[in-house]
Amino acid sequence: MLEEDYYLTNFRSLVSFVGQTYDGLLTDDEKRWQNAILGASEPAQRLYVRLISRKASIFRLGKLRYPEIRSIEAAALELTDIGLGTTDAPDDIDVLIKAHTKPELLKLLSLSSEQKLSRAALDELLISRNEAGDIELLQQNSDWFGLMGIAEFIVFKLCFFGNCYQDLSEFVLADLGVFNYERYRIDERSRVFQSREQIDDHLRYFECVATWEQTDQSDVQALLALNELLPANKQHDAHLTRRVNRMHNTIARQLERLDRPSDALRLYQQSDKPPSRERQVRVLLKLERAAEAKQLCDTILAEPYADEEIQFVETIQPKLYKLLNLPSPTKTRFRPVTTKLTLKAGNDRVEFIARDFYSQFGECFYVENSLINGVLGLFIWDIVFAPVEGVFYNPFQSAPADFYQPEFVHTRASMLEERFKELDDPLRFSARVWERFEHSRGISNPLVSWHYLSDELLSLALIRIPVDHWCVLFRRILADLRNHTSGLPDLILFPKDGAYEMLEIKGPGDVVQKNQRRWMAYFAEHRIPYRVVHIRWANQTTPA
DNA sequence: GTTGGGATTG
DNA sequence: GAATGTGTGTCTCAATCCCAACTT
DNA sequence: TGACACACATTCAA
Ligand SMILES: [Mn+2]
Repeated sequence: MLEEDYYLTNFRSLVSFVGQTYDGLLTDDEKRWQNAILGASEPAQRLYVRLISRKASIFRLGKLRYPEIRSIEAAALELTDIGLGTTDAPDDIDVLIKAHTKPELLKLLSLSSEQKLSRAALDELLISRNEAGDIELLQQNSDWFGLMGIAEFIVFKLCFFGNCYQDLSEFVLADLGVFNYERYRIDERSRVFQSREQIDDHLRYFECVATWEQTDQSDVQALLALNELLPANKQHDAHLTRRVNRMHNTIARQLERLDRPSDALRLYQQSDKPPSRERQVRVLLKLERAAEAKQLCDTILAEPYADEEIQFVETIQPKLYKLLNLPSPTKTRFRPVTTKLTLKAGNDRVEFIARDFYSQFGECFYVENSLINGVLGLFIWDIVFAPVEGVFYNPFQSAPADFYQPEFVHTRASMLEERFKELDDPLRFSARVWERFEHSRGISNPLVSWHYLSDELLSLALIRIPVDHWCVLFRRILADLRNHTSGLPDLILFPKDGAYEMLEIKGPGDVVQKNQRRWMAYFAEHRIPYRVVHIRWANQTTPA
């Protein structure tokens, strides 16, 4: 159970923290906003926090029900006085419509023949007929309250969380014990943002996301214009760079679909996030600029940003060399070990049916990425949450800020090196994993999905998988945390007579994915037992 | 009435 | 049968309320 | 609120 004023306490704590920590980076508007809301009476603050946590921003006062606020009208008036709201009725027909229910609209606007229209069709009709009378009737039907200062609060949230998807509910869920975050040390001086420019670039990016969602996906000029709006100076901020580059790639991909290869190529060149260079090669081939495509492929091989890029070059090379009339380098394509299996169809998904089948040979678990990632997470838990400077800003992080950056491993290299020595001793390794499993159960960790880890699974895995296998598996994951934490096989089987085997189940029509293939090549290289199992359904008429 | 998808709440 | 592109469901925190749409 | 894995359609070359 929470305190009665939990939401007010959380809001004040977030705002005060940001006000202190970011004193030099806030605009005058933002400081005014902070002073206004923190200086307001308690009922006014309550109403403001209640409403700013909701999805809408304009409300009909009569529909609000907050028993703990004695007079909602008085609170609304106070907020209006201090510039945090308005009691003016909205002019936007769309807002007016959405604030009413369908029966209300039919009654207020005296519509009867429209009753059989769907809600969406009714909205459409009212917007398109654009009658001043409609607007007036809806405006006069209620007392209104429009929230102001939303943009300022967004900045405060952004500074506190470092992102746009966490909000005040984090406080509640953490207090309720729904979310469990590790109690890492937060460096009081460390801030998400170092400069105002950095904050503004982030805000600009989020505006671009909003614009993107409203942009006509066939409007070439609009897409190009949007691309120009994206922040350009982003070297200082790896998270923003990733997001912006992803957006460059997305827009460029859309330009490809609109048959604008040259434009797409230019946009891809602004990004180095895969699959930017892959797309560039494909576009160059489409433009019949094979020589340049070859050059880019060579660049990729000389300095790949991810395994995915190497794999792409290997698949495209035959076509490329043929176009250029070069002697094709003979590549033997990796073939994963594959078997076929016929099973009786059931209602469950194919992975579960296969798991149940293999259970006759021993213990079989549906684990996908969670087992290997999870054991690594348990093994290096304290290193992940080690107090490295500037990576923990607030109590609601499941990972340090640099977790998916290549520097993560470098920054903690000596700790990891030391920890990996424990893999020389299976008992030492196993003890550390078990200890963390018991000690930190339920706490958020970027590598650990607690839901999939059981005592039975863990004990079999730690007994059956030898330490040198764990070691090579871990090393590949750590080589690229963003890309190598996925693609592991569906099932793991621990046969009755010992050892283990990873099984990738493929239903009819499913094929091995690229990242799965890369893991399998690595398995083969390191003699780690795995198999692809293609399932066919036993002979029976399949319903149409 | 019932159902199902949201938004809201703690 | 590859290779490629694109669409979909699944995680969801859980209980409750509101609203739209469907069933008798 | 994405990231993943899978499903399904289309195209192309052997
Ligand atoms: Mn599978």
